[in-house]
Amino acid sequence: MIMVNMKDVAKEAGVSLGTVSNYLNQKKLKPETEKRIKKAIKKLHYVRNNAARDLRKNNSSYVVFVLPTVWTPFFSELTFWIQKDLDQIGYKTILCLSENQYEQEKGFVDMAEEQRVAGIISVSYSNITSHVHSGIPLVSIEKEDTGLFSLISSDNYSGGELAASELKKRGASKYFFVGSDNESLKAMTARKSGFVDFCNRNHLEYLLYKISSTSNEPKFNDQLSNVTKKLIDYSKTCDNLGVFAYTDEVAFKLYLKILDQGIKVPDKIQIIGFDGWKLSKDQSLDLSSIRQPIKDIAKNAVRELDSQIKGKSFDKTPRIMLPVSFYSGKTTREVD
Amino acid sequence: MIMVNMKDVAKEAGVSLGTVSNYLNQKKLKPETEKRIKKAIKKLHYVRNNAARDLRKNNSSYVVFVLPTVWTPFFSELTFWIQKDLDQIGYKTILCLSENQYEQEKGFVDMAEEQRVAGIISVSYSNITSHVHSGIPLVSIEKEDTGLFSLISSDNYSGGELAASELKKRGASKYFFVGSDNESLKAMTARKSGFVDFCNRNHLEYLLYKISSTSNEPKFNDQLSNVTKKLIDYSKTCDNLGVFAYTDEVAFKLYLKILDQGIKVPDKIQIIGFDGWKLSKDQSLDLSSIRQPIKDIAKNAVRELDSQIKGKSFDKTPRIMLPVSFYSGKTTREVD
DNA sequence: ATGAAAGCGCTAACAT
DNA sequence: ATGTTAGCGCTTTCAT
Repeated sequence: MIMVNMKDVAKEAGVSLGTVSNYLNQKKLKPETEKRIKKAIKKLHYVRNNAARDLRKNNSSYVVFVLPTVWTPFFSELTFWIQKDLDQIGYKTILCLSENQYEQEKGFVDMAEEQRVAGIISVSYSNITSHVHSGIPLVSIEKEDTGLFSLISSDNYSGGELAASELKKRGASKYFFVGSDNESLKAMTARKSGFVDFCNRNHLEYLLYKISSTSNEPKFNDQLSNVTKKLIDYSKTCDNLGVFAYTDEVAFKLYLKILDQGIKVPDKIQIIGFDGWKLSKDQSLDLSSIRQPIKDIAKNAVRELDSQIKGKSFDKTPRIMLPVSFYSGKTTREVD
Repeated sequence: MIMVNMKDVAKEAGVSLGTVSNYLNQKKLKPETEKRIKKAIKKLHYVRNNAARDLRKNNSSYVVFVLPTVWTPFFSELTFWIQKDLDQIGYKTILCLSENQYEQEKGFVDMAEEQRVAGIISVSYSNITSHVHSGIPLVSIEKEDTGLFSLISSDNYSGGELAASELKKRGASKYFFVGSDNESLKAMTARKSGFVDFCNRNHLEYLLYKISSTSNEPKFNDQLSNVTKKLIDYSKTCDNLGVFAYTDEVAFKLYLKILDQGIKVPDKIQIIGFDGWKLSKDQSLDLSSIRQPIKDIAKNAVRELDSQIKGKSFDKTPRIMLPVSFYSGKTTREVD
């Protein structure tokens, strides 16, 4: 497959190489020559080689986006917006799925450096980012705060408070937190803390149910069945339980299990999840949930990266924390 | 940000540029020089510029992946596997989300040509692919068959048959198809035809319920409520209805609506969807469904593209149709 | 085994 | 307004 280049076009149009370049870069030239070049380009089906162009100009319009997976409602929405926002300002998205493997993440970062990409956006729970030596602009999303890079996250702590508060508004008589005991994820711990602190401040009775991480399915499933059983027991003696699950995944599974036992939701038990999962752009799960501002997270990450690339970022390592909101679905009651 | 290049390394190591190149390309050289180069690289933090390398070698390791969105269980799973499979054999995935906009798709294809990418994988319902002149290798997934490019799809017709057959196995007494009346999507029509043909062949009584496309949410929702009402009416006079929804999205919504009305699933009504949606790698929706072999679709698309790139594809425009399978979730009964 | 030099397709500075 | 040329960072042929 032989590729036609600027030289071919120049020859065909009977002008010099530089003139063709000027034409392609919107420089003013004599209408006559312009016409000839245009014709030559069409005749030869010339397409400019951007790889060569970028090399010469020493820039790149690629951005590497590293995240654990895209196969989850949260990550697929995030990826959707990141791609949209990057595309809007002329960047191409290189999708890199790490499955939380350090070696993979490292591989992607190395690749980013070899390709001389314009920047990196990363959602990582290891601190792979410290592996970047080359000074490539980097923005981190919802990661542990190392203080070394820009960081965009949502306000998990307030989300926990908000969940408790919304349950209180709806007259919950007893409060339950269901979440993992994995202390390594600060974001998850913050959700719990917010919930617990609100309960304490307002003298609300609460219980904490620990479950293991969702990836270990059989164990997770057993524990969830257990929690369901306990909740149903409680629901016999006291009406209107308020449950806060630390992710929508847990909330959703819990919801189905409770329904399965013939218990009415939200009549007997109200459930609030965390994330605001939507199956697609216009299809929500109808679960009541603390919604993360995913669209805003993406917008901020991209804007921040772009300023770094353009070198117009005043603060090199800003921390941006975005507010969450309550989505009222059908697993909570109407508020009076 | 000044970048160190091979010349710098050569100078530092006291060897020539070409020798450094040889070293980086695993050519054999004197252990002594090798050591010096290694040291220089480490000292200067040299990272090879792959963009330049690709230019010189006139190749590229980028693959453009064009699809409507990633924000849907089906597409997010597909994207997951495509990225994995491409990565495995050394390609980088450029993610391009078109939202079914022709202009967007065209833009991405133009970009692909300008960047001189190695190939394109596309899920498109327009025939944008005819826009590719440059001879870039292209593989199409689940698209209308133009006969011009490689095509990977799953066997929608057999899926329709399979749905009816599984309902029959489970003793359904009356059969219902719920799906869009959009005739432009061949894949969707095939699902219906398979279902209908099986019913006819086996003298099963069936009804077709048409609903509008899911993106028009209010209308879609009304129509679905309507269907639900009719189904529930039927369920009063006859037990064990068998419903085949042409996508999991519809099946799922229907399921929740029916549950909401206090009707037991699968006791009174059995539901089978299409797609085999999973919320994440290890989290299914537990909906009975005709599962598309998404992982295989990805594997085949990538393998096919790779052979085209490497020029070892015998058949330039193969059609590969992959078999679907039945996933038994909790919206159908146990089979006796 | 290593060095010197040409050239991938382009841009940009300089010359005309 | 257009042509000429150097060079982005690399690979590769051809000498040595």
